[in-house]
Amino acid sequence: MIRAIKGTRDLLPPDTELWNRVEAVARAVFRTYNYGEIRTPVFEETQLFARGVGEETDIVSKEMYTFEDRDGGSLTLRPEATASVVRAYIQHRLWERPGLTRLYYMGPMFRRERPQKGRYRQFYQIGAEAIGSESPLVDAEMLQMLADILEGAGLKQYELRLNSIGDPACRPAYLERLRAELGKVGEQLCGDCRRRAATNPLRVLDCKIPADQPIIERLPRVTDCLCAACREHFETLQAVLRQRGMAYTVVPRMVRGLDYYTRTTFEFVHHGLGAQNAVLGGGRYDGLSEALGGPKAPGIGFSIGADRFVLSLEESGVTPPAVRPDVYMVWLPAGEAPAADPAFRQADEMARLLRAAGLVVELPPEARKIGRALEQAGKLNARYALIIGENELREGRYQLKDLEQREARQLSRQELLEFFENHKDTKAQRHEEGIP
RNA sequence: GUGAGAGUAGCUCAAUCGGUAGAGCGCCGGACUGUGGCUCCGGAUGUUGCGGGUUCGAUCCCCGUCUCUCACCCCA
Repeated sequence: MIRAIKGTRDLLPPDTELWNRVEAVARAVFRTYNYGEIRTPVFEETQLFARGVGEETDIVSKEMYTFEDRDGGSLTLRPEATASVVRAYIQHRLWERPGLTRLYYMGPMFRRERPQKGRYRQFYQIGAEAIGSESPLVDAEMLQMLADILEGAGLKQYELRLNSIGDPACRPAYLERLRAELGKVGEQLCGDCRRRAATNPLRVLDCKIPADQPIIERLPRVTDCLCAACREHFETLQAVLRQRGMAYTVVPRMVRGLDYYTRTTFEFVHHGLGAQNAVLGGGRYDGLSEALGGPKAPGIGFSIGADRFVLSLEESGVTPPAVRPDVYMVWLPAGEAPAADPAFRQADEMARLLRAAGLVVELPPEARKIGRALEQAGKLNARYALIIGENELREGRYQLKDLEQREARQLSRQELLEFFENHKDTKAQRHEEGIP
């Protein structure tokens, strides 16, 4: 049997209902903040990610799906979307359009990691980028937008973690200091940390080994080593959040894995996700455009791990309403071939009219005895059954059976359409439940 | 890439101290010649993940491999 390859999966109904809801909520919120959708290719020149994400990151050095094209070029399935969005920003000279560039995207990303809870090789991200301003007010607005999305989808109990990791003016000095301090305590740390101290000292801060914690606590904090400009930027952001009454925790030890981040970084975590507890992550990338050969274009963005978001919602008990047919068509054949059978022809015609009126109609492709047919209708949780058989054809009125009230009425075609016009409860219900 | 646990019907699981598998749900049909989620009866579906070894004989023991799950690493 051919199976979906490792780390990929099929999303099936009814689960996809929740996915659709999440995406619908996100789109609706993006619209209110005046973000427009961008769709970029799922594969790009390998160089884009090498230069954008960073040659030394784990993503680029060991997790990309890279392959040679027939003409010899090196292509890569996108491991994230920010590099592509900034590439498009440069390619199409989007800075020449009026106002701040605000773009959102959603779609699959690819990283070859060992799968685990909330982590897949093909996973989905819903993200946005605001490019063209370094104002902390943009950062603050983006965090507000995120809260709107999480809450709009029904997520409770999340936590916003915030940090500032400085810029090219102050981070090198901080790293220097950190290295020096790590040199002094080197022998007391775990093996992983000693390795990190040399390769990527920031990662030491992220260590989870209990024995290392007291040592790490005494290391210098990024937030204490920011230059004046970065410090002011971070303080302004926090002032707006406080003014707004938005809860957050400054976590100076929070480190992000992409090289392009500067200043503000953040993540929203949800407990119940296991080890991968970040539902989303993001931050500022003031130097990315220039690193990709574009103009100076400070920006900030985030990415929601849709798979994890859906998981968190499930953990929070959020379940979308089950999709159910409004009308199940029961047709009782007179024994002729379906195309010629008058019952089928009437059922087919009625189904068309009811669908045109916006109803969900199930027309079974095989005729069954009435008992079986109603049993099916019941199992599918249909609201009504419309019965068309010999008697109905003779009298020109169909039997509409309310499967919840267990009552039936005989209605002509016209009366049926009027009935559903006046009883929009099933349709109305769907609209209230937030599916646009 | 490393470690641990698990793979038996579409789903959830049982079983054999080694003697080639069952239940519930679901699916299909009948009882029921036009009135439902019930009941009863019947039916289909498994090379017991795959490959090898031990054995008269392996779903069970051993080795390998694949996949899944969780964790490390890393990240969304």
